[in-house]
Order: sequence, then C-alpha cells, then structure tokens
Amino acid sequence: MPKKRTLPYVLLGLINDKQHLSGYQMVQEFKHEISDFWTASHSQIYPELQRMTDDGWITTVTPDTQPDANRNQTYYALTSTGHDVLLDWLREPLTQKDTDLFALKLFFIKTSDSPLLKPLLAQQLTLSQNRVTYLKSRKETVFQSQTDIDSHYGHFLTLSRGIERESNYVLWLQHLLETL
Amino acid sequence: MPKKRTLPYVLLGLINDKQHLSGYQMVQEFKHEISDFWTASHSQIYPELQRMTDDGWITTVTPDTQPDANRNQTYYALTSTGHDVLLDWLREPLTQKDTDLFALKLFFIKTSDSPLLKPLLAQQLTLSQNRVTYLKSRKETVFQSQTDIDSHYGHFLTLSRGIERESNYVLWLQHLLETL
DNA sequence: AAGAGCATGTAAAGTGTTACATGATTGC
DNA sequence: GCAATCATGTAACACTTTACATGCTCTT
Repeated sequence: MPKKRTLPYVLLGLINDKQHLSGYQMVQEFKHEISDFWTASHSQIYPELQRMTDDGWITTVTPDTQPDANRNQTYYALTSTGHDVLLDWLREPLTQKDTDLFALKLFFIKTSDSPLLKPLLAQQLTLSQNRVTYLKSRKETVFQSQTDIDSHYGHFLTLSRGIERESNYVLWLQHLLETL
Repeated sequence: MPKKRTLPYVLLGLINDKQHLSGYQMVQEFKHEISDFWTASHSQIYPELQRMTDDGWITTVTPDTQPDANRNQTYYALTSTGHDVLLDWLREPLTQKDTDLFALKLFFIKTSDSPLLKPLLAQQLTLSQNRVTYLKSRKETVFQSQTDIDSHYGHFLTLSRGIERESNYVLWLQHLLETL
C-alpha cells in the first residue's frame, strides 16, 4: 500500500477555513501559520491544486469582494465533494505512525463544539498513553544498572526526555478533555 | 546549497557505539532503538555503507570474536577519518530548522563528562526559549479576542499545546544543565 | 524605467519507500 | 526437503526541494 498523501488534505483544510483562497495565499500560510505541522513549497502547491481541480475537489472562483485587486490570482473554493473528502480525512483514526497528523487535524477544527474534536483528542490520548508505557518499558529494559546509564548517557537522556514529553502530553490532553 | 544529509552520520554514530556493526544489525537498530529519531530501510543503508566505504569513513572488518557465526554478514568499523567526521558533525551548531537533530546527536553522546554534552544542551535551550517567545507572540497576535478563539478553536489549541510542550522542554533542559 | 516583490508554472535533482530479487542458513 | 528468516543488493516509484523561467504590478 502506498503511503497516504497529506498535502491535498492540508490544502482542503486551508481553503475550508477561508472560503476561498489563492495558491499564493496558501504559500504564505505555509510560511507562517502551519509551518509547525506541515511545509510545502509553491512548486508542490500549484500542481497539486491542478490535480485537485481535475478530481473535482475544488473549483476556481472569482470572489465578489475585492473587485479588481490582485486580478491575476486564481482563487479556489471547495466543492461539496471536496468538503466530504476533508471530513472523511478528519474522521480517519490516528495511527501510531504519522504522529504529527494529530496537530494538523486539530488545526483544522474550527469550533469547540465540533463532533470531531473529542474523538480526535481521545485517540491521541490513547496513543500517547501507549507511548509512555512503551518508553518506560524500554527504559527499564535497556538501563538496568548505573553502568548502563553511564556508558550510554545520551541514549538514557533521550529516553527520559521522551517519557517526560509524552507524559506532559497525556496530562494536557486529559485536562482538556475534562474541561470540554 | 543542498540540504545536509543525515543518514551517514547516524550510521557513523551507530558504528562508533558498537565498535563494529553489520548492515543487517543497523537495520535492526533502526527497527528498535533509534526509530524515534530517525528511520531508514535496508535499501537506503546498504548503498550508503558502500558510499561511506568509498569515501574512507568506514572499512569492512572481520571481528575477532564470533569466529564462524554469521559469516555472511559484512561488518564495518570507523576509520580515523570517519571518527573525525562524526565529531565534526556533533560539534556543528543546531539551527532552528532540523529540530530533531538535537535528540539524534544527544543519542550518540556516550558519557556525561563528554565535552560535547553541555554545548549541545545549551544550544537547544536557547532554541527552545526562542521558540516559546515566538509561539507566545503568535498567540497574542492571532487570538486577541474570545471570538477569535471560538472561531479557530483548533488552531488556538495547537498554539497553546506548542507553548506548553516547548516550555516543558525548557524546564527539562534547565534542570539537566543545573545538575551536571 | 528599473528594480522589488507578486503570482504562477515547469524542470531537475535529491531523498526515501516499496517492490523485486537472490543466495545462505536455520528449524521442523 | 521445505519454509522461514537471515543478509544483501537493485529497480521503480513517490515525494520534496532547488533551480529555472515568465509575466504582472507597484513603488521610486
């Protein structure tokens, strides 16, 4: 099975938020807002927009506002198919791999009452909890004596850091789920 | 400028730790220990080992131990050049980009008295502190009113999470630097 | 009118994954 | 003997980055 492409869904999410968006504006978004979760250069974006148009996920539109400014930009909007595709993608369960998809999907959820929010948080909570368990067991397996620690100190630190980071993640998710 | 390759340095680090290592053993390492920081398949590893041998960074060796077991494995050891290359790479300052290099380099530091350790931690501390500052300023810029939060709740959460994660990182690094 | 930035697009090169392939060894 | 795994290697494909290229617009 080929690896799932992510870029088209990111573009769908971006357009969905702004109603209509030009390729250039998407490039700017990648330079600022979502650069933490995903990056893409204009050389990727423009051909991808063409493919998505061909697939009927998006269409070119001429926005009513902005009568003559930036006339040379091509604006895109979601089709109903595109909207469905985006929702389906957001609903797909998270897996142990592609860990970064959680933050990316979360980014695209607009309101706190979205039915997508709680499942997403719950999924990530489970993944993070499993990860803490795994890292702790690895730490105990690999570092049974002080000698093991002293001779592989960097490895010891990375494992310790991983446990701390993921535990902090679990706490944040739990707190958030409680307050919702 | 082409993007800096990482795989060869990872292989150098692996070999350096174990004195001598076969390609197959490296594949196993990637399946377990370092999978958090870097991944590589055997299709990448074997050609890379060939390149590194051509460049004089490593040489094939026949380990004294294990007289006849696994005779069909090819073992590699660092040359003095390879050792220098690894040290140079570890000494290269971290940048805002390639964030994951910190954990990877840390993984390859063997002892707590290594002169490489403190600079590495200090560099990452600076990077993380800058990142906290940046994320906080973004949060203030983007979310000035409750309405902004309510209409882009997922984005708000990712930014909040980013700040928390990076702050936790800063605390961990500071604590570690104090105890060393 | 010239230079900087806007806006889009294609081409080439690098990197990584998946698939294909093969011989050797080990266990049943 | 046969299947599974060991161990290595190559080929094809997918994705991303960098470079190349072009026309438009705005400012000085």
